[in-house]
Amino acid sequence: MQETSQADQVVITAPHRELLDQVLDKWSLQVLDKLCGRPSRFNELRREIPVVTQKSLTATLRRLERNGMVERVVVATRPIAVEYRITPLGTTLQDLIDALLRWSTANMADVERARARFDAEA
Amino acid sequence: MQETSQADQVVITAPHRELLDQVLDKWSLQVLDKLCGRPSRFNELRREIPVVTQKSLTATLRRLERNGMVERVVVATRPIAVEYRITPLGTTLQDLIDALLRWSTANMADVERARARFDAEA
DNA sequence: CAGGATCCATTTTGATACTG
DNA sequence: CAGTATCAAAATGGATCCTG
Repeated sequence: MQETSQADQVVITAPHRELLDQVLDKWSLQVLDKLCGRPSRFNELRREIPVVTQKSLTATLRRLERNGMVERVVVATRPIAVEYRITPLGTTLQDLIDALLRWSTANMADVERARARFDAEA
Repeated sequence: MQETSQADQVVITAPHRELLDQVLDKWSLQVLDKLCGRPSRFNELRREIPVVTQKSLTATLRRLERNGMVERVVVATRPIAVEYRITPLGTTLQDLIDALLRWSTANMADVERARARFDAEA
């Protein structure tokens, strides 16, 4: 086992920055988090993620689909049903998202103290 | 050793989403990545991060400072010198950022294939 | 149900100029 | 050097209406 916590000259180039931006933004994080649990329908996601508009949710799902993170499955019923599910590529992100949430949970108190201190100065 | 890859009912609440948004956005990721390596001056960061405007860099540094991720050290020379350095709280993010970069590096090829496929349909 | 199209308000960003 | 101030431009977000 080698140490992997040091950045072995990993650099944030434009393509990496762009990908992370498209996958870690406000809505994508929440959509991926939901879909890692189980597949969901469009309006189901809309109800569970407060409070995303249909426009933003559509845009987010399209971008995640384009990047290969989610799959759009159309069921030809009447009316139409569309299921969104995480892809194998998308699941590679799951541990990272969990790690981000754990980090946020573990450090939220410190962050709030820092904010209070900062706001008290001014 | 317990498994930690499953989300033990960790949920993205508004405060967590807000914090992650403020710390993982386009410019913050790059600033933190630089500062994890070594402290830097304002214009140094500006030169190394292509291509951030002075306005966006100022806003990013202020926000990171407010959240306790970076420290702003003013050296009273003439002209003034300001050094930004990562805080202990900020370093807790380092492994996560490294992990994000490694994920991006490892999966970029698959992502590009997915994009090509998506764009080819239309 | 799952969106597409449109219009408008609010944010965010960019470019420039200026300052202690 | 390390910013602040200002104005214009561009991206984003919300609200509403419409459709297969």
